[in-house]
Amino acid sequence: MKPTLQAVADAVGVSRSTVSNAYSRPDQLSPALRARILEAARGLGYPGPNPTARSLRRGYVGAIGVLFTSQLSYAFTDPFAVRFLAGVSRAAERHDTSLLLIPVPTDLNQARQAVENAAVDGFCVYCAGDESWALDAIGGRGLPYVTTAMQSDSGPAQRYVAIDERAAARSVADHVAGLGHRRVAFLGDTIVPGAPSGPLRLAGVDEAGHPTTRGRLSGFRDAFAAVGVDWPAVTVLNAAGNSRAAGAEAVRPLLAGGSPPTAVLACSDVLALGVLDALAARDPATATRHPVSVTGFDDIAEAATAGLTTVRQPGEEKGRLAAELLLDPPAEPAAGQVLLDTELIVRTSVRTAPRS
Amino acid sequence: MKPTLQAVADAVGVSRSTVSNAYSRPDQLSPALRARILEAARGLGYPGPNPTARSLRRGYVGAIGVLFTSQLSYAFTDPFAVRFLAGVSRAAERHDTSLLLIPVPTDLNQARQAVENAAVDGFCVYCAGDESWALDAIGGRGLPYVTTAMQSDSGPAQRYVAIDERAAARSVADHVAGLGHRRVAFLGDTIVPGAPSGPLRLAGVDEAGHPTTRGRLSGFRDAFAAVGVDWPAVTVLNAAGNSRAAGAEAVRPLLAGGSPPTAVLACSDVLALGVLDALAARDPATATRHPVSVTGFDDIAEAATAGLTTVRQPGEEKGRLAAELLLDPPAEPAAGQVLLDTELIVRTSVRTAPRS
DNA sequence: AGTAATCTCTGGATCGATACAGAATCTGAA
DNA sequence: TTCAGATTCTGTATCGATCCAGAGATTACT
Repeated sequence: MKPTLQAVADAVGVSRSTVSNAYSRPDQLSPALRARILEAARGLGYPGPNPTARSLRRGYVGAIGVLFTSQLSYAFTDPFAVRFLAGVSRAAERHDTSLLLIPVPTDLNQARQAVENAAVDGFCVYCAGDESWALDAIGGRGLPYVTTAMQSDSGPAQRYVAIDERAAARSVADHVAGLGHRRVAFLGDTIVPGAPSGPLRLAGVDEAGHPTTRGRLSGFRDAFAAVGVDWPAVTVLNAAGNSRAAGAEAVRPLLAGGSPPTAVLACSDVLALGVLDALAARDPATATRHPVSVTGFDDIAEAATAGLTTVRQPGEEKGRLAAELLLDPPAEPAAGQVLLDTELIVRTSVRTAPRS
Repeated sequence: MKPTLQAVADAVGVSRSTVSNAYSRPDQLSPALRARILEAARGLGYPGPNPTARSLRRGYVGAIGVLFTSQLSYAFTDPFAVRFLAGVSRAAERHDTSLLLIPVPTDLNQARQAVENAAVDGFCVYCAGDESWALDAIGGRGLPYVTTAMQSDSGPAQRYVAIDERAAARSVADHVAGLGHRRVAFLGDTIVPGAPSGPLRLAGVDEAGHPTTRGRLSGFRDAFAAVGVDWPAVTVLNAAGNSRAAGAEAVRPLLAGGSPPTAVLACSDVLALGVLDALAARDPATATRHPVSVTGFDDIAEAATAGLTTVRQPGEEKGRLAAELLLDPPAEPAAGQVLLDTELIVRTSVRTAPRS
C-alpha cells in the first residue's frame, strides 16, 4: 500500500495540513520544515498528493474533455480533426491543462453516461452531426463548453468557434460555376443516415441530416441556382463514411455512366481525394473524353500535393481558439462567438468546363 | 449549487447507499424504487454521481495516460505518432476507457509533477528520447505502464511494444548498399542535443542521444560496414526537429557541395520527404548529373504517394497493442514484451547507384 | 408452523486530500 | 518591557461518493 499524506505527517511529527502545504502552498511554512517533510516523503516513497482526492476537495480537475460524437478513433483518422486536436493541445499546454479524450458508445444512453462520468472541468465539442444530447448532458452537469458550430438554440452566451459553412461552400462552387460547369454532382458523407453509397434523391438540402453538410450543400446549391442550374438538375452523391475509399466508391457508378458530371464538389478533402483516386483509375480514353473537375473542403495537407482546389479553413486555429475560449472565457459574451475566415484555394483540379 | 446524492436520498426518503445503488448496482434494489429514485433525480437536476468522488472511493479512474515526453502538440504533428494514438484510442474504446493526454513542461521537475498529478490508472509511454524520469515517477506511484521501446533496465516484467530498430534499419540500408551506393549520408533528428542543422562529426553511433536514433543509425552503419564502407566515410546529418522543413534544411548544404552523396538514409519518413523536397528544388541540370536516392522509416501515408522506399512498422498496431497490454495484462510476463515485425517497402526513391 | 434462504435497504466508516479559523511563537517598535 | 502584527503550524470540517456488515421483511421449503 502506498503511503498517504497522513503517514508522512506522522513520520515527521506534524499535522496533515502542514504536509499538504509543503506540496501545494510552500509559502505557508518554513523552508526548513518543508525540506524535512519532502525528505521524509521521499524516504517513505510517498509520490505526492493523490490527484483524485485533490480534485475532489479542490473542486476542479485540471483537464478538459474533447468530445467527438462519432467514434473516437475517427479523431485520429480524419486529417482535419487531427489539426483541430493539435490546436486544442497547444492551448492546453499554455494553460497546464490535460486533455481527456472520451470514447462515445453508440448507444445514446451509454453515450450520455460517458459524458456524465468524465472527470473534467469543461468540454470542447467537435461538431460533426447531432450532439445536442451531449450538450444537454454537459449543461446538466453545469460545466462550460465550446462547440465548433453555431447551435440552433444558440443563446448569446453560447460559445463557439465556427465558419460560415454556406458562404465558404458557395465560394468554391461559384468558382466552378464561373468556369462554365453546369452538369455537376455534390458529394457528402452520410447525407441521410443509413442511405447507401451512390446517387441519392433529395427533395432539397433540408433533408441532409448533419448541419455542417446541410450548410455546405446549401452553398453549392446557391451558387448553381444563381447560374440557372436548379436543384433537381444536380446529382447528390452519398458516401458511406468520410474516407478516400468511401469517396471513390460513391462516384464510381456515376463515372461509369454515359454522361458523367463535368465537376464533382465534395464536402471534404478526404472525399475529394477519393474522387481523384477514382478518376485516376479510369482508362485513359474515357479520361480524356470526359474530364472531371473536383473540389474539396478544408485544405488538408494532402490537398496541396494532389493539386486539389478547395476552401481552406484554419483547423489548428479552430482548435486553439475553442480551447482558449473554454479555459479563459472572455468577459464580453460576444467575444465568445467566433466566425473564422475561410479562403478559396485554387489549384489544378478544376479546369474550364468542356464545351458540350 | 448542483444537488448531491444526499439531496436525492432526502427527497425520496431513502439512504444515500440506496441512491448510489440505483446508479451503480441496479440489481441491489427493486426496480420500482429505482425508477422513483431516478425520477426524483431528474426532477432535482441531479446529473448522476460525481466522477471525481466516485474515482476516489473506488480507487480507479477509468482513464489511461498517454505520455509524449516531447511537446504534446508534437503528438498531432507527427503522422506516425498520430497513427499510434489511433491505435491506442481503438483499444481504449473497446475497454470503455478514456485517454488523458498530458502536456509535459520542459522543466524536468515540473514534468515529473505533471506525471504525478495525472488522474489515471496507468500509462502508455511513447518513447522518443529519454523518458526514464517519467517511468520513475509512474513507478513511484505504483501505476502500471507500457512503453514503445525496450528499456535499458528492462526486467522480465517490463512491458513494451517495440520493433528491432537496428534490424529494421539494416534492411533498408542493405537494400541501398545492394544497389551499389557507397557514398551515403545518414539523416537523423536531434542526433546530439543542441547540435546545429547539417553535417555532424560523430566518433560513433554511441554518441547519438536517443536510443531509437542510435538503433537506426547502428543498422545503417552495419549494412555499409558489411560492404566495406566504414563509419568515418559516411556523412551524418543532423536535423533540427522531425519535420519536412528540418529534413530539407539539413541536407541542403550537402547537395550544394561538389560531390553530394548518392543516397540519403533518413531515420524517419518525414525527414526523408524533406530530403525529396530539397532534391526537387535543385535545378534540373545538377539533378540529372547527381541523382540522389532516398529512404525513410515508418511508412506513413505520404510515403506511398511520394514513392518513398522505406521500412514499414505497424503504427496503429503498436498503439493498440500497447494499450491492450496495459488494460488487459497477459498472465505470462513474456507475452507483455512484444517485438513487432517490420517490412521493407521498395518504391521508386531508390535507384541503382550511378557509376562513379 | 418453523426455519433457512433471499431480497431490500440502512448507517457508519472510509477513500485522501484541502480550506479555514484560530492557537502558538516570533519580531520589532515604542 | 510590552503589545500589535507577522509568521508558523494545528485541528476539525468537508468534498461526494462507495463499501460492507447487518437489520428487517419476504419468500421458499419441509
